Amino acid sequence: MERKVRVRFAPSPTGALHLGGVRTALFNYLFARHYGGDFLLRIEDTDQNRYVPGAEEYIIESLKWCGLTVDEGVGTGGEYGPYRQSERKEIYKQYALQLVESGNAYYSFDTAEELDALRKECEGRGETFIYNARSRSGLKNSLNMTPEELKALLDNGAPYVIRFKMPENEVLELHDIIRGEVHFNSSLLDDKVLYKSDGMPTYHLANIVDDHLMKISHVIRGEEWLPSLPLHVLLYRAFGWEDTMPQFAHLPLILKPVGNGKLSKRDGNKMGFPVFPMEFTDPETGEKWHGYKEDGYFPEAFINMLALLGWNPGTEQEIFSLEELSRLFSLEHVNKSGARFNPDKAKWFNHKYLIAKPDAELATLVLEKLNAQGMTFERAKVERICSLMKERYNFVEELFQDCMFFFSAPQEYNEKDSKKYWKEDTPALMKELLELLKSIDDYSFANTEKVISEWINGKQLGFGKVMNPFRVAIIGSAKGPHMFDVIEIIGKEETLRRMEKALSTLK
RNA sequence: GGUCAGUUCGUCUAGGGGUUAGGACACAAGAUUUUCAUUCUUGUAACACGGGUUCGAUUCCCGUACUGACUACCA
Repeated sequence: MERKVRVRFAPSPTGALHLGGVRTALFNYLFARHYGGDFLLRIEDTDQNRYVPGAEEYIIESLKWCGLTVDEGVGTGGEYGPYRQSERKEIYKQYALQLVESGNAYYSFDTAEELDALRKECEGRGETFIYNARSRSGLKNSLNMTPEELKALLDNGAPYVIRFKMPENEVLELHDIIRGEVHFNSSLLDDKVLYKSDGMPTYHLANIVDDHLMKISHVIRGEEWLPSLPLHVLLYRAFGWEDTMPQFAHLPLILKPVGNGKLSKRDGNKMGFPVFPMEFTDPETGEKWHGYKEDGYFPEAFINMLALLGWNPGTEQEIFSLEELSRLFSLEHVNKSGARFNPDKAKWFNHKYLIAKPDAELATLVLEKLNAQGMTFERAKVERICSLMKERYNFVEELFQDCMFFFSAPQEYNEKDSKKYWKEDTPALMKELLELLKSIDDYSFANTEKVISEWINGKQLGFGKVMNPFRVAIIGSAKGPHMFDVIEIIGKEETLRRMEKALSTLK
């Protein structure tokens, strides 16, 4: 009997959502869409110390920008709410107590300092301290107390945590969709804290309780969670929820472009590429981080790039819409190994999407930028410029900057280019060309090409001899599209004006 | 240190007991071009190592090395 697919993205609001987080969200989203299931957003804000104001809004905005529509959860609502763990506090307490009653958990009164000291001591002897069957009999917990002692402590309001009672020497054979069978021995695991002394659950408890209550069918999360898989499975067992336990899939990590380790938010500002979908300012430090959005990436390109980081369609196709990805996505094609992030390829994806954009759409973006500078230009011509120029660029901003010469006459002439192409005999030649240009009325590409070509051929000159200085005069440098295109777009009046200016400026 | 994962061109990856080990990014060269780009063509470049199993292993098994994650009253 197949269950309805329900997956969740469950970030903790401790800052901006980084690349890895967005990819986890994306894979969950694609999985849900592929099977016609639900994609939930749950906010795991059980750590009050690490809570960053604005982070939750940032997460919601980012998912929205990426086009990952949330079906249920924070910001959307749904029948399994609330979806913010801090608002579910009471629920967790009840379940923690249930585990104590069933003998799967116990009260522990050891302070963090005492345990730290114990850890240090063991380390000194070259051993590892584990709070489990081997050591718990010597520690301050309810397993070593009479019911009266426990009650007294609790009544006095002594701070306590609730720990999971890890079974001894049990080999767990667990299944991960991506990795296959994974084995663990429970004796090496410790009695994890489930319920903290501040009255909040830890991730482990809240996660299992919520996934169960929210009827999650598949848990798709980062590889860093693989070590806690046995604990989680044991929790399902302790609660008696094994029958409806979700299936697990642990995603490979995203690694730094160079050097060792997983990608961190530090890498972005250091190496000049964003690690966050959108700009983020740390409210505490005021530190500002670049975002893909503000850096000029299209969300479709960003998502496409992310999808291929750790997943492949099994074919050689590389460009996919979100719909195609949803159709094609499967966990079977997710890699096991970590993927080094490649900023160059991210740009290439944007380039592909830029080229594929309709000229009308690009023109709108260019016009916006132009208007922002208090300038304007004929829309049809901007569209023409876009179609002429877009193949050269990765970003709209680059295109815009490079096309400024269409919108306004050059303020200066590139020194290298004018030196190279503006020779002694050039002014005379350009004056002649100017006269010719004055005599032409039809500035269409076809016509200017015909008239000017005839003139050049008649003079027995190479095209470059004329076109290069002409280009420098009109554009200010030796780059750009065909000159016949340029003068058609800027028109006769502007062409003549720029020629005259060049003739009077350039020596 | 311990536990658990992972390892195919520089990078992302396809593949999988017999292949000229395929593609993409990057890089290089050539062609086209009025410039700069684009485009096109071509090229350089990989199965971590050692043992098995097998007629045959990059592919399966075992070790080693390396890399990573985890090892908190953080998620």
